[in-house]
Amino acid sequence: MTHSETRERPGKEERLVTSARELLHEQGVQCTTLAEIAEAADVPPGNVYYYFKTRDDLLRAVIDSRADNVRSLLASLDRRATPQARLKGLARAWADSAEVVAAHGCPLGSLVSELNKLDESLAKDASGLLRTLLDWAESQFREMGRRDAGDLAVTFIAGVQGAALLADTLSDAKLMTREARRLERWVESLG
Amino acid sequence: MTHSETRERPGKEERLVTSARELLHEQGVQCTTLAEIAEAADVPPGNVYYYFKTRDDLLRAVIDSRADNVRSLLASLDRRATPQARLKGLARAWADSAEVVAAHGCPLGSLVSELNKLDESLAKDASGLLRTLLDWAESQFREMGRRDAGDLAVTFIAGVQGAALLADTLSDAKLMTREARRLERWVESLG
DNA sequence: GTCTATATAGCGATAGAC
DNA sequence: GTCTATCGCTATATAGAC
Repeated sequence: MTHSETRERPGKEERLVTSARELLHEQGVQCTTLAEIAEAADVPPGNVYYYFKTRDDLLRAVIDSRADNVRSLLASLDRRATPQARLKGLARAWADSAEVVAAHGCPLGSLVSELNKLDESLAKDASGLLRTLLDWAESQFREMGRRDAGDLAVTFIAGVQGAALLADTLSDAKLMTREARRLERWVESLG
Repeated sequence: MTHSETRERPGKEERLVTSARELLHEQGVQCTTLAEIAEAADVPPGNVYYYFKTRDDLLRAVIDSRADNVRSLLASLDRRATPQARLKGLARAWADSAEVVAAHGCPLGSLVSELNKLDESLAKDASGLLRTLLDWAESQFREMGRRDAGDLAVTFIAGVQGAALLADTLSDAKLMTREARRLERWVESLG
């Protein structure tokens, strides 16, 4: 970090990651060029390589940034009193972002899905995003005294991700909110 | 069709669509080049354009081919006696292809997901694949006397698609079979 | 009708000027 | 440390030979 960054707008590296995050979500990984990312970040095109050695390095930085978001979301949910309340809060997070999900897909699911085909190494990194969610959900179900906590976590996250795919495909935000609400009721019914 | 196609292997156009189907599923839409498709179909590279005016035209042919598969699968399930048996048969179809799904994703879901980002026009065409499944499932739930047939159809197809994404991401075929079996029991419990 | 050679364009990446 | 000019590659698509 240089001396001036504390008072001005974020540094170029941070701006590149932020722009890349948004564009990858809106346009997909393969459709987004370094030139577009650089322009959105207001950084000269060829200059990207000063901050990231390769395009994949920038993609990895985006994955890390998403991972930070997931961790901080889960950390905020951990403050809730009961595992049911925590799980319902997670479902609510998707309901709250239904419009974005219907427009561009789940930021996590669509990224992972695309990388699964694109690059084995990046896919492995990105799989951690879903794994973190699954592990956290499993912990909550276990705290509820469920022996089948792992299966319940899969059902929960799969329900959210499948609904996100359908909402995106049909451009139907309400589909996402309805399914998220149903999952909240389902969690309640297990209590 | 020429005079010789009846006795020999499928014509070049058909071979191109078949090869494209497989490669698009295994490698994704964007990672698969026309040259690869042509080579797999044993057709000279530049010659693809004699059969398909553009790359998108070939992609559309693949979508149509997938749509035919979906329709014939649903037609075969329609022969079963009860809507429960039909829905369970649909879930079983994914359980039976769990290995392929864990290796390359759901052939329908991953295609639709990728096209959602890639091209609006193709995405619209491909969305029909999921729409057909949803409409058919809704009919079955309605025949079971459920007022919320549309919501149940969403839950059902979302569950399958979400599980396919997780199975692909974690390379875990058993995850797909477990979740498909759970959906079968769920359908049974609604009867 | 069938196929080859090539045009065109856009991307990631690099070398080196400032 | 910052940026520009450009290289090399690959993909779609076309023009035209056979």
